[in-house]
Amino acid sequence: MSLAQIETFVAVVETGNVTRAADRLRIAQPALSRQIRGLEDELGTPLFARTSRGMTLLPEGERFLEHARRILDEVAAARRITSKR
Amino acid sequence: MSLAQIETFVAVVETGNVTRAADRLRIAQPALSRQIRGLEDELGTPLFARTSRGMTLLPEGERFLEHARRILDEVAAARRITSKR
DNA sequence: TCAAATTACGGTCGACGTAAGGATC
DNA sequence: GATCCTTACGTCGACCGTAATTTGA
Repeated sequence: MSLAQIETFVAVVETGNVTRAADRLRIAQPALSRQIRGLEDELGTPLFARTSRGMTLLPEGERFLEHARRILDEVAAARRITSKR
Repeated sequence: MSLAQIETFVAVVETGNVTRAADRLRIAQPALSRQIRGLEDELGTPLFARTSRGMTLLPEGERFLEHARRILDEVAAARRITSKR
C-alpha cells in the first residue's frame, strides 16, 4: 500500500470517475486504474463497483475511505511540523 | 513522503540505531539511512541528531513521531477492513 | 458509436545492495 | 581499531505514458 494509492482512491471517490480523478491528479488514466486495482488486490477485496458511468463505492470501500481520509490528514499534519509558528 | 519512510523513521526511533532498525526491517543500512535522509530533506529539517552511539530524536522528530504513529495505526486499520467479521 | 475502464508494451527513473569511505569513541 | 552512519556505483524492478482492446448503454 502506498500513499499514492490512497490519494488516488480518495480522488476516485470524490470524482466518481477514473477519468476525472486522473485529470485532477495530473496522471494518465491507466496509471490511476492500476493503482486502484493494485490496492484492491492487496486488500483482497474490491472497493468499487464498475458501472458504465464510472465507479461507485462498495461497503468495503466506505470503510476504507474513513481510514484513508485520516491517513491523508495526518500526513498533511506531519508535513507541517516544521512550519509551526 | 512514503509509508516506507515513515515505518523506517519509527523503527529508528524505537531502536535508537540505524543498524538495528535495518535488521528489524530486513533491509540494508544504506537503504535505511537514505530513507531517513530523504525524509529530512523533504521536510526541510533534521529529525535526528547523529551521535557516535546512534541517532537521537530532535524536537521536530518528536512532533513528527506523533503523526507517524497515527498514520501507521490507521494504515494497519485500513488493511483490516476486509477481515471484519 | 461513444464513453468509460483495462490490458499490452516499451522505456525510464528510483531504490536497493555491495563495497568503500568518514567520523567518533 | 571498533562501531556507527554515509557516499559511490551499478543493477533491477516498479511505475509511467501511449496505444490498443474491451465492455456496456
